[in-house]
Amino acid sequence: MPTSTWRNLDQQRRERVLRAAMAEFGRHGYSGGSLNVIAREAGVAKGSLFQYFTDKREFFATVAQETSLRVRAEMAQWLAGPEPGQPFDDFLCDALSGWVRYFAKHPLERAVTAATHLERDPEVRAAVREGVYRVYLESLRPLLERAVARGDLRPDADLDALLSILLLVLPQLALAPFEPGLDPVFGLYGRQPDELRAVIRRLVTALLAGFIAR
Amino acid sequence: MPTSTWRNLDQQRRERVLRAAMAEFGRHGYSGGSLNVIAREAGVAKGSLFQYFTDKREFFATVAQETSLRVRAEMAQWLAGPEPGQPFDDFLCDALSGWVRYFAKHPLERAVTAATHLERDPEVRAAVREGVYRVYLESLRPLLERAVARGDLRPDADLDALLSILLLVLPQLALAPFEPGLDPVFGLYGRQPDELRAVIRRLVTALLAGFIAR
DNA sequence: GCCGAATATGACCGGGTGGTCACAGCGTAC
DNA sequence: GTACGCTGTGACCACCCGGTCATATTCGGC
Repeated sequence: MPTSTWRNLDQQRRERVLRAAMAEFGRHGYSGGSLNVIAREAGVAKGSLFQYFTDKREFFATVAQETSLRVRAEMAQWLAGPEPGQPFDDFLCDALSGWVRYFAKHPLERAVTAATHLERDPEVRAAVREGVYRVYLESLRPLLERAVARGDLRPDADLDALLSILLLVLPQLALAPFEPGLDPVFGLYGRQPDELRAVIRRLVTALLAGFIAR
Repeated sequence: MPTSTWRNLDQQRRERVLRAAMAEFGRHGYSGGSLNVIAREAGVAKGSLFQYFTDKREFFATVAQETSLRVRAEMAQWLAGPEPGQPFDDFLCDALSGWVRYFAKHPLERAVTAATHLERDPEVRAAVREGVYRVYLESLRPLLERAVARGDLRPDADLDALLSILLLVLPQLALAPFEPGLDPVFGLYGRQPDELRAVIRRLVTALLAGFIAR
């Protein structure tokens, strides 16, 4: 969707623009993000942005997609499923802890994730989330299906219900420890890693209670 | 927090301002909502808004809290808990179905709920959600505690974990059937009431599996 | 060295923003 | 009847927005 000028752009320049855009859209979301600020931070004229993308929305969509690709690449290690002999709930705790740790270490990707999940404009949100959800579901559903086949989860488990709740919990865990006002029950904001792990264990226990094979 | 002028305001005028604000903030969220538009729609001078509230943020916070109070008032019938002899999962299905039906009938309250839950600015979000969450938690936690006392839920149930997930599911059910791009698993957007009920049943079954007393 | 195409630039445009303030209108007390 | 205090008003302020475009700069082929 971006112009050929963007695709052929000098690597360093493209990375500067991308990082500035992730930071600005991450801070203020799509509609609140300022192209003036992005151009200034990237050390680039505003007019250049309109030679790379036809308009602001395409620019944001590109930034969001690029970000989701980076996240998926980094989480690939967990998508294989539990190691042989590892209980499924232990595995899920590990994976979610890794998930939280990733976003702790990558504030830029976390901010863009927040912007993606907190977008108000229905069209923008639908367009941007579509790609993100496809990436998650393509990985998560097979993971759960393999768990059923292996006997880790009950054969009659309602995987859609579990997936549905997981898709709510994942962004919550990615954001709540680092942004205020998201979790009034556990108060995840600003918690230490070991405290987060304890909460994750409680959530996983509650979540999987009806799914783990006995 | 609003000024005494607002509290003493003529009933009709206050309601006009409130409805216009709910519609505008509902459409475009806090930062995107225009005070000019609200004033015009309410048939009121913009200057008047600043005699009722000190600034835009206080205005939005008041609108959000007032909305949550109306929602809770409407849901009061469910907050008493299950009727004698009614299984707890049946009760929760009924309550959530009522919840969805309420937002189907009240697009203004639904839009404000969306704006509240999709706000990007951390300070605004924290301030606004604080009031909203307090309203919900004040009702939900006692409801679950009574369920434990009555023997509907297991005595060792992790109520915080359940509450935490419930606070994710509630806005999801309030919004996903009516706004696109929120539910990629069940595809709730645009579904009929009976289909929604079936999904709710599946979610409740999965959610309560580890909590219902046997 | 030179030319044409591609790219970079930033002043500029129309329009919208939250917030202010000098003034108008009105009801009431005396 | 008039002075006063509260409320309503909208033109106005400084500022910022996404997007444009004439011009400057760069670069590859010859």
